[in-house]
Amino acid sequence: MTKRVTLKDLAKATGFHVSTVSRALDLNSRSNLTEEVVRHIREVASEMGYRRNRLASGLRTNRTMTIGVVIPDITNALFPPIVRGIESVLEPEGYASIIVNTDNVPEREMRLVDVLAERGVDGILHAAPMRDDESIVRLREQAIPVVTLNRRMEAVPVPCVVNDEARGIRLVLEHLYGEGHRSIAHLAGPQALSTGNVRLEAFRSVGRELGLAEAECPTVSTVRFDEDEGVRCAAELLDGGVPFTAVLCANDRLALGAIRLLRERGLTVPRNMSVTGFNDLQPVRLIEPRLTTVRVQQFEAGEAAARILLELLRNPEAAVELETILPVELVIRDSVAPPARAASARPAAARKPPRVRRA
Amino acid sequence: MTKRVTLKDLAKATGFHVSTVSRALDLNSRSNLTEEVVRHIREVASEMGYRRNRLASGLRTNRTMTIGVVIPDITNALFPPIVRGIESVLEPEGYASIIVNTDNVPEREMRLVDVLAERGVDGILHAAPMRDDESIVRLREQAIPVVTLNRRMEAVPVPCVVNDEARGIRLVLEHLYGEGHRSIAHLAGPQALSTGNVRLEAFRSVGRELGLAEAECPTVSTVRFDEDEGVRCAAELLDGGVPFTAVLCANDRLALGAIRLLRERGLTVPRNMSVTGFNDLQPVRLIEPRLTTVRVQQFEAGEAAARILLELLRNPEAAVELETILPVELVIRDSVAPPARAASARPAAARKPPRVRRA
DNA sequence: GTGAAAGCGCTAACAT
DNA sequence: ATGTTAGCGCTTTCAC
Repeated sequence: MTKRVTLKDLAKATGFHVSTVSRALDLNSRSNLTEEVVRHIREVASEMGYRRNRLASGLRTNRTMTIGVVIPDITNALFPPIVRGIESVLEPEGYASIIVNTDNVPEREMRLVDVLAERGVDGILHAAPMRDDESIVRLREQAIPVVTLNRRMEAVPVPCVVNDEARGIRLVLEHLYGEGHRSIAHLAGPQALSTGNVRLEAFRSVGRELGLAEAECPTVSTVRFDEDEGVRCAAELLDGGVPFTAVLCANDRLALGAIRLLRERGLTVPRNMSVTGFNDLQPVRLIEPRLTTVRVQQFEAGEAAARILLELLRNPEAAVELETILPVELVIRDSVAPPARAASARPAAARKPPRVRRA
Repeated sequence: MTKRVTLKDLAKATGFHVSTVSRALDLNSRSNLTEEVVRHIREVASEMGYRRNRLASGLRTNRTMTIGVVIPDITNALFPPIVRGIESVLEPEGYASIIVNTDNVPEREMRLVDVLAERGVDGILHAAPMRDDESIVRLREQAIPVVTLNRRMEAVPVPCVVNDEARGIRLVLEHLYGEGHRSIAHLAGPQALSTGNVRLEAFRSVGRELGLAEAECPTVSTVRFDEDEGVRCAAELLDGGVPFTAVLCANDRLALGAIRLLRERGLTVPRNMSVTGFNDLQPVRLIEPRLTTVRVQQFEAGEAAARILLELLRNPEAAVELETILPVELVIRDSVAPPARAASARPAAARKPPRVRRA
């Protein structure tokens, strides 16, 4: 129940002026104080249990040593490692983070970004931007540095740290092709998100390059990146009338949903249908059939983005990397096998143009 | 790049005094201002994009509308739902949360609690207390309200929200007993944590109640609640010389580790050995063999603790529930089967006293 | 019903 | 090398 110790208290206790005390406690301020005095003041401070009031100092200096972390949903296994990666570089520098979950709802995001701005965060690490994100534009108007990670914005040049999505899709699509698949469906992610969009584009362009017939590679875009959407849209693909032997899913959770639906329909993965994911989420690694997927660097993405933000914090004009692309890696496990019957052997009559939905 | 709008700016723009503007913007202050004036000021405020500076107001009022959330590790699937539960009650009330990860390292926890205190959090939700936690004692000295959840402290009366651990252990042990097991090992959690400790105590007392011979129910305490420790200590149990037909694990992650080790040793779950968990972590539900475990309420624990803290924030003298015990539920799945051969049929010569390790 | 003024705890420009 | 002073943006007591 002790009242909090302030600089004034330390001043009284040591006989020095508050400003002297302030200087003595300031690590980097190379204000010329006697070693002697500094030591003494620090000693008393720690004895009395002094802890700097960051509100007051922040009010004065305009730096709160607090940053905002915007994510879609901490419950999604993709994000906790990212958060720890961020923390691993920011915490040693004295920063704390306020984490908010947007659930990918723009109005919510807008409100939460205000919550952060009100609290004077020095910068924001944004892992939940929409391709076209109003709130980030507003942030820049307020001169709050932002770095996006995991996803990127378009048009506005905000530094971002992303995975090499295109290469990931290429690796997995080439792998499927190599196993003999020629009719491959794509369970695409939300098109309002760069991850969903870029992966779909890559699927199309790599498909063309491999000479896959677009009419034999149906795609459906989901509304969310989750299991339920995986179930729903996998059903849509199966019912679409275009036969295929493999489903390339835009992420692991969609793949999990797809596998669940396939099982319900009596199909076995990979015997009757090959399925691939994206992200290589840690908990998914333990599930059968072990998913062939693309590993992305979660912790490292957090680290990289935090480092860039740190640079920007030190110098807002710093010429930071505008686009950091993290390498990805194909992880081959058990959810892909050669097609039972080559799709091209099917009667042409069964073919219809693919149904494409945009979110 | 616009400078931030302050009350002073609004005062200038509306022709009123800052204090009037402040009052007009204060929701609950029923200071008698003309409806007219209030409306006008609010209008201008929103037009000019005013956002209250919480540093300044916090400095004045000693309330930051920010709370600290202390967890062991956000990467552990137990905690994200708890965090969302907390958020679900605090966010509508205008609170933001600073989340810190202690990794169950006391020095780290101590430092992080300081990080929170420096930033003037109004209260702390602590999901990572040690049974004997210094940092929480310090917090109380500073008159910062604390509610623990998931785990509890001993001795000091800090309000806590916990699961009905004892009942969970009872349910699962009775279930094993009912399936015919008489020689049951316990892979106990860290004894420095209430969860580890209470579950072990319950295991012993329910075991006695059921008439299980202690010499036939070996226990080992792990150092952490994770898979690697599950592997390590399951090996220790198997090599301990006391035969058993089931392993009751103190949580799901230990159970996962135990299952992995059993598999390595050529044992099949549940044919050769039954295994149970605790928590019913969402990602574990998808893993084979589907784990028989105890479901705890994660989101609800977060909610409950946040509500109690809220009460304390409104009135530090409020007579809040000191101990909220959330009900648990046995979830029977596929990791338990009757023992292949009754343990009691084994030669008594093979029996040695159990090896018990305390963390 | 509105204005004036003080001050939360700190830092930094300016004195000495 | 240390002290003085002003003020960050806000709330709140007191005055009118």
